[in-house]
Amino acid sequence: MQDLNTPQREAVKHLGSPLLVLAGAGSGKTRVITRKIAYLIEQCDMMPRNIAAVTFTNKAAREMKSRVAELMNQRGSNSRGLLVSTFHNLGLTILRRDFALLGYRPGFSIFDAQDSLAVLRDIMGQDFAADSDHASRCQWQISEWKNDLKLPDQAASQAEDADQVAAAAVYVEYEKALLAYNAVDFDDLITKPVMLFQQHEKVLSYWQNRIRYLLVDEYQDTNGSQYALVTLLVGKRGALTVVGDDDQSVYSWRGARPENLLQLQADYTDLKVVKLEQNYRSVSRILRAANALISHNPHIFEKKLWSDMGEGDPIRVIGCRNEDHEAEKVVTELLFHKMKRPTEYKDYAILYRGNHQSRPIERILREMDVPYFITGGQSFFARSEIKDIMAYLRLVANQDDDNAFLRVINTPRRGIGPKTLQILGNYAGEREISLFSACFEMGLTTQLSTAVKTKVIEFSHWLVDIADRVARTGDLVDTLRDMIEEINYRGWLEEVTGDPMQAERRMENITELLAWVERLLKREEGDMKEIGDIAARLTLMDIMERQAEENQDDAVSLMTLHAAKGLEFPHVFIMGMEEEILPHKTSIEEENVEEERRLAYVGVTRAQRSLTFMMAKSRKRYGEKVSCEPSRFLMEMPEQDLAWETEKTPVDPVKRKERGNMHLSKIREMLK
DNA sequence: CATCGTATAGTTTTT
DNA sequence: CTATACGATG
Repeated sequence: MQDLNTPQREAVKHLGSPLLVLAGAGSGKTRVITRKIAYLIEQCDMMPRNIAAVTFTNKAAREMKSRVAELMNQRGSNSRGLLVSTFHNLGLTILRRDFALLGYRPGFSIFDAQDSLAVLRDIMGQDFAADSDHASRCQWQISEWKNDLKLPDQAASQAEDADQVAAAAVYVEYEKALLAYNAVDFDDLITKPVMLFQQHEKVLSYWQNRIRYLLVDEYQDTNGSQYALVTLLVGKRGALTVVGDDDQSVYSWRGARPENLLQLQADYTDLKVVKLEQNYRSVSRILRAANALISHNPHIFEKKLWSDMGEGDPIRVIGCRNEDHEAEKVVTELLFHKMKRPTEYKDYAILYRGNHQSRPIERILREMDVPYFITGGQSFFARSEIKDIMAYLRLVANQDDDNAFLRVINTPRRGIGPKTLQILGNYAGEREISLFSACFEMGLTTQLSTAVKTKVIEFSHWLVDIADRVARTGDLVDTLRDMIEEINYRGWLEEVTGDPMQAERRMENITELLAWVERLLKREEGDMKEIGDIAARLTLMDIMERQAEENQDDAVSLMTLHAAKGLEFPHVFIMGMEEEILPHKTSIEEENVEEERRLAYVGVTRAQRSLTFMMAKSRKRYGEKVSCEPSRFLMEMPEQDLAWETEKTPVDPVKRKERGNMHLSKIREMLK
């Protein structure tokens, strides 16, 4: 306890009632959560298995788990059985125990956004104008309804316009389809457990008994259904600590409700509020700028960050001609800075509002041989080879998973094309059976040639055999390996990519996937043996991110401001500090500049020692040049803390180019 | 079935 | 401008 400050200690020790910890950026919120867990176990004699800590990201969960384990190990106690997971993983755990009560069958699949969009397109194909945008709007709408715990009939009766009426009709069909496929989507991982709790007293009391203390991280990001899950789990006991910062709420467009912080006060009249205002991350100047910036937003809970980490250098504002110049400049500034100081690449982050802004920066970084790593690209599970093998895994676990079936059936090529699938689909549709089941009955149809029938039937029997082998040998990984061999997946990859090297890389990803299957099988929770559980857990994991992190030991970080939340870097550059970019155009139009301000605040508070804003005078927007104005946020920070470095006189473009190149080659030389 | 060409639409996206 | 998705064509 000695290394905690007074409010931190208060937060750790408070137990009598629900606790809200308003933790400013860099104020040690993770430390409070980990200490509190240790405190509960060591001082209050709670069993680790009766404590749950919930986060939003896998990364946060991983970090928390390891920090608790480390802390406890130091003192010779241990945290075995402690439940640290994401909301979605917790939902899956709850669902896995009692899925049957909701009508699901063993081995149910989890549909990712792509899967569910495919289902929606399928549904809408017949009754609605098949415009692809419409399907994703509908997906978004349904997701919003689920976040609000609205069932299809409620959505229909409360629909506000024609679009919503139409979407509600799709919602009905969508839910039917998911049940038929024995699948849940990501949102269901929260909403279905809530329904379980509401409908089945016994399930609720089981979990209330199991989880006797609940801690929630990044509380400002909870949405309606997550809030319901939390309050149901906590019940009347009120054994709850939530940690959050309303100033860092940047996901309202995704259903996050910062008002949940307030709601808590209404729901628990004995709510205790502790503010953490001492910042251990940034120098004073950066905090002063951050405080000034965020003070332009209205506040329910006032807080003011301070630190004793020194004053720090002025915050620079560097004006550039356009986005290419901006990219060039940020890289040269970074390299100059690195030469002047004993820093490493990993001490730097370049942050931006939209993913597309990374492009020119990446170009320059590659040109200059600067190691960088970029988050927010395609994830491991978005990779086609992983999706393929996952689809096989899902289909083995859940034969009703038509999405998996469709992905797998002609990958690699088995000569079963759209025509055959349509006939198969019609057959299955009429009888309300899965595509996979329909395969077995194909012998009866006259619509298909014997050759095609044979292929379809062969495939289905082969897959049944795979499932049998898994059951018989009990060795999932081995069987999968054989299966991948049997379908000559490597050959298929070589054929598709036309590049043996790339095929090899992709095969390595599959090897990695299998290694993860193995690891999951070995985990001590003995109930993880079922293939469906493995597939479900894998769907929620983020292997690639982890790999990227592990592989890059020294690299500049590139990411969106959203992705930067929760991280810190000694030196931060924020790109595109312009009207219509940092307060984003659509946000200005929708009069939601406050969230943009929080986003800027998140960016500013990532910086420990130095902060540099970049901006461009003009920018290509959809091929058209438009001129840009400095962001209003720059004016909202103390003038004396900002050092503007803008080019007053326009430079001749040819000269500028020459000089730019000179810059680059000079630096390149110096680096050698 | 694959490839090419044209149309279209373009914030953020923890799971 | 450029990524993507879908449709026509070979």
